[in-house]
Amino acid sequence: MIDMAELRQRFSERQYKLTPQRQIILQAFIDHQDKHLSAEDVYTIVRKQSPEIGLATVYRTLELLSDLEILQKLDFGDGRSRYEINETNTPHHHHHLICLSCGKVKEFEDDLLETLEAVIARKSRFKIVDHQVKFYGYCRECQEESDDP
Amino acid sequence: MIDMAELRQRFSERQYKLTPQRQIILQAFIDHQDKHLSAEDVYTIVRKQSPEIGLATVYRTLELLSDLEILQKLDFGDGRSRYEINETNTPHHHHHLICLSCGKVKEFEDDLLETLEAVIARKSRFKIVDHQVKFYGYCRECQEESDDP
DNA sequence: ATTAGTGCAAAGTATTTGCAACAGT
DNA sequence: ACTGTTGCAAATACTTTGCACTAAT
Repeated sequence: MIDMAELRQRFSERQYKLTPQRQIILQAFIDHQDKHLSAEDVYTIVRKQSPEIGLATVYRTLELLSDLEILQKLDFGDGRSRYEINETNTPHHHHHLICLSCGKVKEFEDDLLETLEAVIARKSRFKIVDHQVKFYGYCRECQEESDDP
Repeated sequence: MIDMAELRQRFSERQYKLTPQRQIILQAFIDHQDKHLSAEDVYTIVRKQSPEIGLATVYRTLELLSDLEILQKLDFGDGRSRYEINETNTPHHHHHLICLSCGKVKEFEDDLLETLEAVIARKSRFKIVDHQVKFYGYCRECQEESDDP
């Protein structure tokens, strides 16, 4: 899914370099596909291999990777930005289900939003290029817990 | 739409007081129904009538009003939280269309999301209580501008 | 040589908190 | 009196920036 050669290509097209630091940061996302990592999360992971890396570098790399649309920036309202690999190639989108009780974030595959995007584009003349959908509620586990007396 | 008597009721139920400061802050939202005000925005507006008010009070009030579900907290990714009056009573939801070029935020009325919520609830056993949907794209004006040579 | 990239420390911005004073019941 | 509320200042949390140094072409 992530092709380093193709990435290096995408970097050099815009005269960016795929430095060791940037590779290691990317690797962190590859090793944690299902997670939504914050800058601090990435910093912690990455320092295991590269203890001299700076937090500013992490922030700058995350911004760069978002600009290159390799990562997608997310916001779950916990005061920090989170990132995940942007699978633009795959046609199915996923939404995030955020549990108000335990804070966990689950993914939900769906492409009903495509329909909605089309409706909006037609009615509002807005040219939509991306969307972000968050559902807030209670996950199964937390529902079961609150059922107990 | 906003009934002060009903509000005072909702406050006192939980032994909160509808203080002058809180009323003035609420009034700011009533006077700017179509806007998405940040804490700083509210602070600026409110100081015209009440110059001695503190920014911390604004923050605390916004949090309280969100807890009481009188306001809804929004996030447009510009680094600050924004708020709008939460029209829970009205059945139609609206989504936000964020222009990537000029940054303006438009509203779009729709309730197709209800369908999606039902699907998710069934498939994932997640009990959904709220959602937030953002569409990113280019507004009509900015599209027209970029058409020009 | 030139230009991009890095680490560190400092600065910036948004938000929260501790606390003494205050207000309403 | 009691308890919630306020304003101020200080603290915190996340992120960005200035700068000298390094690495890669």
